[in-house]
Amino acid sequence: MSTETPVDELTEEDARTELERLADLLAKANTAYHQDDAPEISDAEYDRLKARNAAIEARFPGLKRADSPSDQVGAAPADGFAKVTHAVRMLSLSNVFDDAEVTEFDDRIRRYLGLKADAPLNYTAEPKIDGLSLSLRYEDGTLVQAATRGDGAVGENVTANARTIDDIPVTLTGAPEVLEVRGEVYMSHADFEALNARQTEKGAKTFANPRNAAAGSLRQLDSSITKARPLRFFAYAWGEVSEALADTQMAAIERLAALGFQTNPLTALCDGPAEMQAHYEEIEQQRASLGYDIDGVVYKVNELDLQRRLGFRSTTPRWATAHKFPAELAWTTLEKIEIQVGRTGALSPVARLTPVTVGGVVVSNATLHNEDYIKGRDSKGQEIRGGKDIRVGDWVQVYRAGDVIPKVADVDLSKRPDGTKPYDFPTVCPECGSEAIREEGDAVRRCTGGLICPAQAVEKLKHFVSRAAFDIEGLGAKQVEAFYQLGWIAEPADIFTLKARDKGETKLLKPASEVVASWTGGDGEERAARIEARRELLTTMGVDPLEDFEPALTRISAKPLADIKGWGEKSAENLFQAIDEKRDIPLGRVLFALGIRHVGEQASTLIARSYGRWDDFTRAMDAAKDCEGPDWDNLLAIDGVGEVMARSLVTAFAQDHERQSIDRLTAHLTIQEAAAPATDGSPVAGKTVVFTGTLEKMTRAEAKARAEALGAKVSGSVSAKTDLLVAGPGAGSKAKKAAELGIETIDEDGWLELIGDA
DNA sequence: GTGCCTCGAGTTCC
DNA sequence: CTCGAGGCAC
Repeated sequence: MSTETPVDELTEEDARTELERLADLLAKANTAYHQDDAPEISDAEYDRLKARNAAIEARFPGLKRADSPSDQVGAAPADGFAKVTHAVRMLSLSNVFDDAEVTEFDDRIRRYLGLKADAPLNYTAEPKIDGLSLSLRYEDGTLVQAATRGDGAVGENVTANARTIDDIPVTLTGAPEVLEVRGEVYMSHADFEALNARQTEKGAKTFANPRNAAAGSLRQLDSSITKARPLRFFAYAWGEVSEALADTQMAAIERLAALGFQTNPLTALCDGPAEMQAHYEEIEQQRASLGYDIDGVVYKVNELDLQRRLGFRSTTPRWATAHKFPAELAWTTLEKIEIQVGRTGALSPVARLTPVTVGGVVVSNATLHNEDYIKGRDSKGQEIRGGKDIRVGDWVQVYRAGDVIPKVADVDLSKRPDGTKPYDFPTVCPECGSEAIREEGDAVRRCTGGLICPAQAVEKLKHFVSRAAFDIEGLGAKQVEAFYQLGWIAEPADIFTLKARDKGETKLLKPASEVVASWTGGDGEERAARIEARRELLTTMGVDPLEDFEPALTRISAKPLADIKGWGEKSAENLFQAIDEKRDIPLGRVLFALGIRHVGEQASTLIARSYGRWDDFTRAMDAAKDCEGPDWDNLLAIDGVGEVMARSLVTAFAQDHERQSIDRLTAHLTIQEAAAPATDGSPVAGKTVVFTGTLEKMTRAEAKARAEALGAKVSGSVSAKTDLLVAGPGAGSKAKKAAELGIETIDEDGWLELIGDA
């Protein structure tokens, strides 16, 4: 291994070979360790190989493999599916619900592309199959991998199961060298009924609907079970392809059909919103007789060139949308209203309902949004549902938004029983007794307890270990909750001392369980009394809640993890290893994990890229704490960061208790420096570009998106920081200012040539 | 100041 | 998945 070339000196070709070698080595090491329980290389060597892999990927992002070891937290557990990183993300679709929104969709696309209202623009329209999406990867015409959607970026490898589905060809003739076919796995009504009949016969549990049956069948670990289940597949899209399938969506679908895939016969070409709407109605009429479930119609811009120009928003393509059928409605009794407390302290009312079937699923909980929704007002004080307030005991209408999230939609006043009272929304946190207040213009009421509120503390911890944050294998929401209740972890830093405490390497000081139990234990009257007492303490006696909280900071585990039910020595060991793996972590993830209000995943990435290093970042936060000065201005200058977010950030770092908690955490971490995305060979990476005047070959939005994809920052006004001005005809003051400042100015063609799109 | 467009936060059930 | 609101362009 001593002959390894330093990462900096690798050529692209070397890197490719090296990544392949590392993927292979690490996969073998994983199998040996996890499945055979016989490690072949030392942990240190394993970590070194993994780090080298990551370093090469960072330098050559384009070479990152679909099976990259950096995306795999250990190998597939022997009892699950391996993770697969999609070469091209599997996205979801935006939705429209009526005629007017179909027209809006068309308008938006025309505006983005700069097309006049009468310019021709075609769309495909096809039924939206209610199943689960699957990505099939063919190399040299052979099915090599089938992966579920997962979160869109990483799915599960279900290749063995996909091979048993008749509609999925195992080999293709005349296909591109690399072809990822995407489509929907589903089960027909007839097959679903028959399967449930067989299940009943066997005394096995039946499925609630065809979708669940299909999902359950595809995720069988034993593919012989999948083989016995009559799954089907419609192809409707593609991921990575080594050569273009066609010029249009329609022709691409026809090509997939020619390759041997089933494509939906109701796929049609429409010349605009009117035809789209007509086809939607046609499909809606046939819905009941199709023999399989559909939940709407999907529209896609037909020209693939236009699709490419339109591109993507963060989770959906701009060039497609789903026109959903109206949601199924059901009526039931509202038995109770409960209040949940979220990470930011938001009090959310949840309706407990007499269970009712809505769209094939039994619903017993539904969201009531917020205080005003219950009162029958929206956030602007406008009446909703005719201003009807919702009361416990009411007969309410429920639907599943997007066929997923249950919501209370309406209330039938004629069925209101006698003696109901308007719901009294709590002004005190039901979890910790702190005051719950509503800020001016805010729709939500929030608990002011901060970390002394057990609900907020737990939710913050859950957020900390969530997928986009620390993503610690084996430490999910459930474990965090349990560990919190046990008093083992009360803040993120505690996660990283678990191992030492578990091994008795640090001394037991005071079990936080005592402190925590005093907040969370008990129920009914006892709990109510305790909360009341606590509220008294906090509000009238002027006790500093943080002093009250202090003893919890000396929390420690009272007994080894292995003594707890369900935690063997091996699982404890695995957990500690998973935690150790995350001590080395990218800056953006740390920022997001802190759960600072208004600072989400995207913002964290942008901020991390802007500051690069943790120390530089905290120094800037300190210097900007009074919301003024150059560091404050720099913060606001970050694209996507406004005053609200900036204030939230600096306040979090300026508050003693919060800062101390953060410092305790970072003492356990090696925070990786963040770099701007390596836009290999991009001539405009890191440059600030301003567009002015009339652009003739692309719209402003398009130009901005394209420039940003190439690593440029697009600004609206010319300043000393501007690197390049792209001026079309009619450019005025900006061009003049650029000339004064001596900033390079080019025209639209010059720009296209520069970025290689001429 | 107004009107997009995104992101952030909260949500259920399997 | 949806709603509300932050950020930014017009």
